[in-house]
Amino acid sequence: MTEARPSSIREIAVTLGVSTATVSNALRGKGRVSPALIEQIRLEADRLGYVPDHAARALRTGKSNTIGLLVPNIGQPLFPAFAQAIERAAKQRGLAVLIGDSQGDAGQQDFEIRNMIARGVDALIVIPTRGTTVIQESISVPVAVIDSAVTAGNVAASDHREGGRKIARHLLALGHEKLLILAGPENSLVARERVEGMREVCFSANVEPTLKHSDATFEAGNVLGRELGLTRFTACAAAYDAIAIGFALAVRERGFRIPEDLSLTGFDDLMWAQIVSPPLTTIRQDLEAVAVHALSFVVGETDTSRIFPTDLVVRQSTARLSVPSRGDENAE
Amino acid sequence: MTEARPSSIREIAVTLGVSTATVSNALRGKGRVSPALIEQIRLEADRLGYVPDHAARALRTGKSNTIGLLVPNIGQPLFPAFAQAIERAAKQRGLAVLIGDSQGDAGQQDFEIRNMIARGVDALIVIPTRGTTVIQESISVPVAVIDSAVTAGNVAASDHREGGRKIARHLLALGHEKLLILAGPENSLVARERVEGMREVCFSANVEPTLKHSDATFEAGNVLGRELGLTRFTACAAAYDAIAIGFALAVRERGFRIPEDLSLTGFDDLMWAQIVSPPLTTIRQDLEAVAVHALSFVVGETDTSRIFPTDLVVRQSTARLSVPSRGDENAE
DNA sequence: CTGTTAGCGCTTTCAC
DNA sequence: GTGAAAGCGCTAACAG
Repeated sequence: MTEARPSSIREIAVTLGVSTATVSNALRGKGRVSPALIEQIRLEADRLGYVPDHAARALRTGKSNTIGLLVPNIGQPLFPAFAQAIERAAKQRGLAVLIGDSQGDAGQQDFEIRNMIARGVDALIVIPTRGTTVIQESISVPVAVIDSAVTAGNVAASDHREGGRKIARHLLALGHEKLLILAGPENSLVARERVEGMREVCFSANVEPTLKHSDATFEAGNVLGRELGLTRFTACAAAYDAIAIGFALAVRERGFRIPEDLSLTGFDDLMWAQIVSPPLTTIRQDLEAVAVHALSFVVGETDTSRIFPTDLVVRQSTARLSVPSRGDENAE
Repeated sequence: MTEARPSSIREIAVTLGVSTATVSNALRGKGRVSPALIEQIRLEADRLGYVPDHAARALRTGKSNTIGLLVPNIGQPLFPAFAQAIERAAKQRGLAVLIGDSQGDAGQQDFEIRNMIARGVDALIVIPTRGTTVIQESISVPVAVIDSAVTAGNVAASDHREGGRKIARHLLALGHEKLLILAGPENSLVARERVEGMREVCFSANVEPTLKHSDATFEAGNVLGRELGLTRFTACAAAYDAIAIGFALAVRERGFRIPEDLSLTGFDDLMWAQIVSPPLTTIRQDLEAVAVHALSFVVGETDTSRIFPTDLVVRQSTARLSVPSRGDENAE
């Protein structure tokens, strides 16, 4: 209601009797303008509540100071955390984030990429939907892919494989040799890396784990927990926290105790992992670091891709393999 | 590798020997251009891989076809679901979404609003951070506030109060009269509405519930579940699923059974509510409807604010009050 | 039906 | 140090 139309650089120029070029230069400390004039222009600018017109600047300079972020599904845990980290990093550089959700669909993903470019984003950060590839050669702006070390064109990722190794070593060190791996989706490179890491370690310890694939969801874990024969295993390693948590609930429902009867691990350290019962031993990614690096890459500060270490977070869902014994008053 | 610099409307005009105006008109079905020419221009446009320059169009028309979405904290459940719904609705209208996270901070929120406007968004949808107000008069673009019916300037919201009533009626109908309300943050209007709805119904049934305030988080619920004296209550209604879920885990750890010893309800129907054990009786909001209405409002299709009904989702966390073993028969 | 013309608000040579 | 002028690519009058 208050604003008529926003004031322009010209308005300032006219009221001060200078040229628009000078105003532009003064306001951005660019050209050689006398300190006194700069001050005067600054004052007048505030007085008028001047705000630079973004579209005009973008048209003239060819930069929009906006980046596109494409996630597979913002409704799924972890992606919001990623989005937040990226948004924070972007804000710090004065960049805004245009968000797109490919909704798990390769076609949507392509469409969004094109759309964002048409909208003039300066760069793109994409977390690819499972089983898709981002063909960077066909994209006219810098792209950072965040996925797994083996993904074509990956620029920033956690070391999922080493994370898998850490999990397996942890379980082995606790004496477990009858391992069930809830391996997640077969076509996910991230899941595959995690599982490969686990298996590597198992193999060199002469342990042969059993694999079960499923979606990377709570529900899928729950189904698995209800249906799987469990007596052959003493430990279970899930490729995703969501699977582990769904699994844990179902399994406890059946009367198995975690970790007494079955040790359980997740992967990602979702918010829920630490609060679920028992708190979940899992792998934590450094999302912030990944986000910052991806951004550094697309703004051209670096041209290397990086793989970031992960942390094993030991909580109460894993325990040393115990000789079968009695003794607990835990009614369930 | 392929793109040199994107081709412009002029390039098409020149190669075809027509004017840029005609090309512009043809491409957008705007003016009166002969079908034959339109076809020809279309073809040439594809051939050149023409993509309209967004900044130029925005500068010229004053519309960016972009809306800003401001959420309190995208890391918290429910907001991603909202964001997804809004993004979907926006995409359908050819609008892109610039996302901002106020990180629970009023200052950030103001900053983001200003920033988005400076970036030329056509409209703003804001889910205000707790305890803040959005002074719409000071904003030069249409704003839709999504919060609660009592929020100043609210445009679209779920009927939180009626949701609260539904919960209370459900619990009362099951015979519960010793009620604990986990009321959430004191300064949240949404929480307050939910709780008020519950209390209204209780009062008219001459039931006086006990209130406990806390953050709207899993952790806060967990703490409450560990610390509260519970024997005086037969049912507990939380103002948020997150609180309820955290509470449930802690309380079961103490040996209380849900729903046998204590009925429990949540609010929001997060993904986790249906998978947690036992699945949570809760209230589901129609996020899609809220999102669509907010968007309709900011694009000027409607000028009314709307409050949307919610659904009671009955699952296994609530049960009829079992006949007390100790003497307590206040027959009503 | 189609072309001409005039900018949107800004940055950027290039003169002075 | 400062100003004049030339557009960035597009759309919107208004002519023809």
